[in-house]
Amino acid sequence: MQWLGLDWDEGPDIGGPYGPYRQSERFDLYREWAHKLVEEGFAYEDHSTSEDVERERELARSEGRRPDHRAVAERAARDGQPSIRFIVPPDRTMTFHDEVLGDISTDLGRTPDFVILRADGTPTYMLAVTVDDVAMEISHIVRGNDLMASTPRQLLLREAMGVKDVPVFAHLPLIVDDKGKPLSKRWGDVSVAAYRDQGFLPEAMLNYLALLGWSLDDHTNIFSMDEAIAAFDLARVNKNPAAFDVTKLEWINGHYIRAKTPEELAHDLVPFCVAEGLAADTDEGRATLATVAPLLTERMKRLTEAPPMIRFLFERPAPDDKALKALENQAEYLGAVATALETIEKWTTAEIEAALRALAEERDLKPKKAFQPVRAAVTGTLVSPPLFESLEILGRDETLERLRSAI
RNA sequence: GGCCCGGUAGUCUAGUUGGCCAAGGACGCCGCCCUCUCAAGGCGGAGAUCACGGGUUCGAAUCCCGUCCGGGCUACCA
Repeated sequence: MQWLGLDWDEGPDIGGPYGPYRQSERFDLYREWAHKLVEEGFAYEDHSTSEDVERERELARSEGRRPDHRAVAERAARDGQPSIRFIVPPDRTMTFHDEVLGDISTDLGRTPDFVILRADGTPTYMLAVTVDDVAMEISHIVRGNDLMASTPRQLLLREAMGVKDVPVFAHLPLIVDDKGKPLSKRWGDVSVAAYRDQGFLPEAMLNYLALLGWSLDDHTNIFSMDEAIAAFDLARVNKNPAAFDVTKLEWINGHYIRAKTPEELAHDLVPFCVAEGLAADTDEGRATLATVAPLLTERMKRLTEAPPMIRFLFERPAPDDKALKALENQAEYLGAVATALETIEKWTTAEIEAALRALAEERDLKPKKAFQPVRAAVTGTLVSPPLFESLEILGRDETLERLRSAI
């Protein structure tokens, strides 16, 4: 979250007026509430074993009724620590308003009594979250749609706790994979850090994520966090799940990469180059990065694409297969190229280009025919940043040496 | 099984009060242009019976009913 530039006003790390913020430090509070609810008749102690509960559930399903956990509890043996189960009144319909889904009604006649405190004294999600929401005076509950079905039970708990006011609820659509299965932090490849390591920019990530389930208007794709905040409205959030599409994320990422200054890009690239073994974290390396950055900016969708493109600036490349092929029978020509470059007055892109084009003209070579062998000799590949600029950055001596060693 | 929610092109979406939608934008895809490669950029194109079937209406993606499909909940998971 910090990488994304998202921050929070209260929390275990920075404190705040409603602490403690770690559930394990609030266990006493949960236990107090659970016992209070028992005393007031909203819940009961349950000594049933999990087998008892399981059996009742099966039976209830086969009979088409809701499980009667209370009846089972009354028959259960009395030894051991009990769990505490909350009583769900069967003859009610719970209705609440959701900012994104609208009005939702649930017939509680189908909702079984549920455990709020486990036999080991720890609270279930249902109790903990409700106690916390009340104690911390939470005004807006915005969460994933997967938690929507738990809302009526939480509302019931609030009532039993004697809380009159109801927070604003908003259930956001889930993000799903390309097969439509919900992404989950429990099964997933999905931690933001993974995207950072894959070469995505935080601003691109934020922009893309905002587009999942929401849109600024009918045509804007690129916007800053500030613009999103200014325009955001829960009522315009979509109800249906959205598939995570890395390809579109890449397009957005490319956009933000292009928007960077060479200095910024060079800075961002350092760790990725170092990870690939390039000596980028030195004064010389950083200077090299700063000079190539302008050539890279419009050729990248992810920062991880940079190292392979600029490796030739840091070390002598071993030509790949295609480069090797392009170098066949080019010895004489490459020699002429070297000679032409040798006599250039100033080693600049413009002069390098002029010299190479003149040579191509003289030999009646199409540009592609003329330049690809040079590219292969110098960069070891057929795909690289623009050639003349690359040669300028590489320097005359190194360029000439590579040309000659390719002969 | 029961309860709840959802369903516009491969994908993200516009569409909230029915007519301006024989459905708009974007990613991706295809083609052309530019061009030293790859990109970026420009231009153009294909791609949606608005899940399906009924109904209401002069008129429905938008309202109603049913069906199908997907997901969530139905846990002493969260």
